[in-house]
Amino acid sequence: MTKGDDMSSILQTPQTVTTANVPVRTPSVGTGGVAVRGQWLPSADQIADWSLDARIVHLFAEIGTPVVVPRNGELYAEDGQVDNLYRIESGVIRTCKILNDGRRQIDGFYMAGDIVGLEVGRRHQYCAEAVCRATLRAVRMRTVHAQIEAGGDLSCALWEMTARELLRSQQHILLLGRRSAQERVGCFLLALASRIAGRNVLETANVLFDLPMSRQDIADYLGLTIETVSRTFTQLEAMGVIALESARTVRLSNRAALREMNG
Amino acid sequence: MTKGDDMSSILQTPQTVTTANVPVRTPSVGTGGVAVRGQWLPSADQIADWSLDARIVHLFAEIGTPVVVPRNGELYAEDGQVDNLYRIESGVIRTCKILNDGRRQIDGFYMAGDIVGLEVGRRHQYCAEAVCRATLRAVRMRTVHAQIEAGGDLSCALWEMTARELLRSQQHILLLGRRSAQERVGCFLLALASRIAGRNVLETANVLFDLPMSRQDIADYLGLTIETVSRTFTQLEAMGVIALESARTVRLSNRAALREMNG
DNA sequence: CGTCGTTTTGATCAAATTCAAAAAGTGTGG
DNA sequence: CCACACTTTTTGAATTTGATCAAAACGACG
Repeated sequence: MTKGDDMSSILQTPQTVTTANVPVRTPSVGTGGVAVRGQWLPSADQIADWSLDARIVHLFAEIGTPVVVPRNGELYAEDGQVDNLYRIESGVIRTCKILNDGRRQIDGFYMAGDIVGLEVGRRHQYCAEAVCRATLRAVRMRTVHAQIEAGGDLSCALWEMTARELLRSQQHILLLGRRSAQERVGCFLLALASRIAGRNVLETANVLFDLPMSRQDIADYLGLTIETVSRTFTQLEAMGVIALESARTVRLSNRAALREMNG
Repeated sequence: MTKGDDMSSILQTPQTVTTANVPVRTPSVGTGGVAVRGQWLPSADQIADWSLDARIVHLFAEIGTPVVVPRNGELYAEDGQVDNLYRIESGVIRTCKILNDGRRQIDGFYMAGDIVGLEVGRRHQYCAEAVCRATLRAVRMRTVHAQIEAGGDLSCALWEMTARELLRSQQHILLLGRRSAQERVGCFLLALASRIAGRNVLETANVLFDLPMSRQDIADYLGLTIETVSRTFTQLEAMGVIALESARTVRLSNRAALREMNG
């Protein structure tokens, strides 16, 4: 692993509030429970600014209004007015663009603790939908902007969030531009596992986790077709790299092989 | 054109200093001449903050130290320390990632007036090289950070720059994930033309412009091979969409067709 | 148990890659 | 100015990867 690695940024890293890995989040997807501290340590390479994170988390907890989006429901539309910033409490959100002939490209999947809807322009550049029923908290953008004006260097935190999104996008570009179907699926599974199961799990025993999204969603994220994704799962299973307990339940049996795919 | 359009953001828009189209830049690539005002109007959809732009341009003009990078020379390496922010005065810079087996993905091309090297983390996530001899001005990141601390809401400008990069990346993801070779090349040419010749030219007569980069660079940007890029140029020429005065000189003969490719 | 949506598998097809070589450009030195 | 070496671009033929079309298997749910 020398170049082009850092799988973790392909999907959301454990937290997206700033470049520091934020220690406040719900324990697992779907519980919507109380935030738990200290699950990840900020890497030395990242700017740690806990007070800002705490402030953002606090902002949503205090003045955020609850929003519930049903499975496949739309949080906001492409070209829609940017008026809220959301923090996910449970469930999974996908952001995507759709070409006028129906081709769809999923930009990213967002999970509990992640912030979605952050954009600088006035209109959303992509739409956001729920992969599965999601609960969120919304804060008006004008409130956020007011906070910025009020001097607290919240803008710095927003910048870092945007920068993190940019890193993720750049990894995605490399994946889509230069990786084979097998590598794409491998990278995706490894990144998703570290997001769902926690980074620490990657060093321990075989990880077992559920895929919250359909094969179609995975295909549209990886720039493949649903059939190719399905076949690739089968191939990886035949190679002994993964084991499919069910279509939506994956065990990573050979993480070394997966990490190798990262090139 | 309803969704997934805005070709212009695939490559650099005329200016990347903020979301506003900045009116200060050199007249054309390679001259390194004096900046000219008022070439583009900021679109209504973008946040115009001229004073910030002006401040950034001024910063580079006043305290920036000149840097010259020869053709194919490296401005900075992937994983290299982030210590400077650069503004291009002439020439073209590419940013790219390289997989350990040599596969390369170009993230973007940057031209006169663009800012390169902006990253939030401590280490560069990609390398930057000169497509052709480039002259730049460098400002130390610590100076930039000092400016931020000093209260001027420069961080807001940096945020907007990062956000603009993010938009570009998202367009690139759609291109790599869901577009055919022909569409990729078409989108690329249209975007490059509007970047080089100016947005206004897109509404007027047939645009004629030079490609500063090789077929290999284009291939690595579009996630294709050099042969496919070459064949696609030939196809587009046969279709009457473009005309190749020489390998590096392109005329867009049918911009409607190109714009249609944008879906 | 039957229906509906999702996933898998099979057969065929097409787009893009690979390997190979020719053609066109560029620059250098005689 | 031409000859030569070298790089870039184009073209051709064969191959491969992933897409498409079609249908079967599977799972959830009323």
